[in-house]
Amino acid sequence: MCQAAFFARGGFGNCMRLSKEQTAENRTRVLDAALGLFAERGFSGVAVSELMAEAGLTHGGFYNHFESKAALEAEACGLAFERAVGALRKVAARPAGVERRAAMKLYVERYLSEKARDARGPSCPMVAFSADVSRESAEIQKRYALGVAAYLDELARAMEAGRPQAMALTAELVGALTLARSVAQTDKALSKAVLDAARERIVWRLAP
Amino acid sequence: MCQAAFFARGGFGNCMRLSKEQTAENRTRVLDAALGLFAERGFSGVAVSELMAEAGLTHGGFYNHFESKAALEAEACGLAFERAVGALRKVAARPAGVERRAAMKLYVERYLSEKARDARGPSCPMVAFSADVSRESAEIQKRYALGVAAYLDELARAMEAGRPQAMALTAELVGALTLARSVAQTDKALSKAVLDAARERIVWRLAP
DNA sequence: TGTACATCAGTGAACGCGCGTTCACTGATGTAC
DNA sequence: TGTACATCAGTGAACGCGCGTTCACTGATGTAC
Repeated sequence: MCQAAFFARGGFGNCMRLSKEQTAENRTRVLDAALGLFAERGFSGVAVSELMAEAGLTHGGFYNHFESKAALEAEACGLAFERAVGALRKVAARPAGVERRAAMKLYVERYLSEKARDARGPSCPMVAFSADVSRESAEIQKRYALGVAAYLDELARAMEAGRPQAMALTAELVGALTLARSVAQTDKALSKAVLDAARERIVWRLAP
Repeated sequence: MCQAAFFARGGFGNCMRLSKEQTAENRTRVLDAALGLFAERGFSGVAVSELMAEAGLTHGGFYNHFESKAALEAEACGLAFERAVGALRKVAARPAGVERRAAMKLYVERYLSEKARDARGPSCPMVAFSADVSRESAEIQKRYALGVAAYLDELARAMEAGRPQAMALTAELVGALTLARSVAQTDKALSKAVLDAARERIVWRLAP
């Protein structure tokens, strides 16, 4: 934390009025902290002061960067989907010589891995936000719904299939990861079994 | 609300020391309110005072019935799973003459219906609690995990299939309903499309 | 280029609010005689 | 069966805490001359 604070201040101890680059970097740092913490514990489970501390700052300065906590939530939600769609785009635009099925298989195996389940940083925005989003502002709900639509479109492209297929696959992925996470701390074996069962079925269906 | 209060007091206006039956009924009333409200907005989204008001009481009396809000959460979680498993048991023990596939089809169609998505009362405990549960006490997590295991066992029985198949189906159901709910307020068409896509795939697979 | 001053990101105390929980009080019920 | 008293579910004010947000203040940066 001391180290984070050191870098947040540009490595120059207790000074004020940071340079523009330093300010921009601090903003990014807060947004990154938000992505990770929101994914871990949901919007309402993370306090502004905690976010700022994670970024090496104190809570008061938050409102120099964002209008409100809700505004940060909307921005973090949008960014999370951008990253998720970006990952899918790589699957759709696989290098020549890589089979579509092989690329999809890799994506699914990563998505439903124990590593992804236990990762503490940002993860699938649908798994992270689907439960919270219906209690949030219309602004956030709109960003979320647009994100889901973009994700489904890109997944359909990656699958070279229709939107219904993409929706059904997304439901399986999201449901399996959500379930696996929800029991992970209590029943690791059950959690792994859920991941395995979903992965097996999906991968089996991908086979020619 | 006035009416609810009237019944909560046994219909005798402002009197104290209710009969044992009246007390027991009030406890049940609070628990029922909890099931509905928790399913709608999650554990942390419902205040004790709101619960009690829904049951026609004031917040102070809450602790005559439950040790804490967490204790109520645990009990509500257990009860929700009991009901969900009970519904499944009816599918497994279908009357003679009803095909297994027909019974399962009906269950899936109800689970993934717009009506179930929009219902304001209690619904599938996995959809309701999966996101919240990992932030709750170990006690609640344990109840939840036991509930999931019981649900999977009963679903496997209803399907006349193995646990992996039950897990994969549960992931699809939970994922589809969760996704459909999360975009329902913003993009009704997308929400319905997700339900339809998942239902179609599952029902198609059930066909002989 | 050098000087004088306004700017503004960050600090940390403080405010207001809602929530979980406690508590003194009430008075009909249930019990002891 | 009748009487006296303890019990205890419900009430609503109050407490403590955490959280989102505001604010006076700081002082190096960036700008105007």
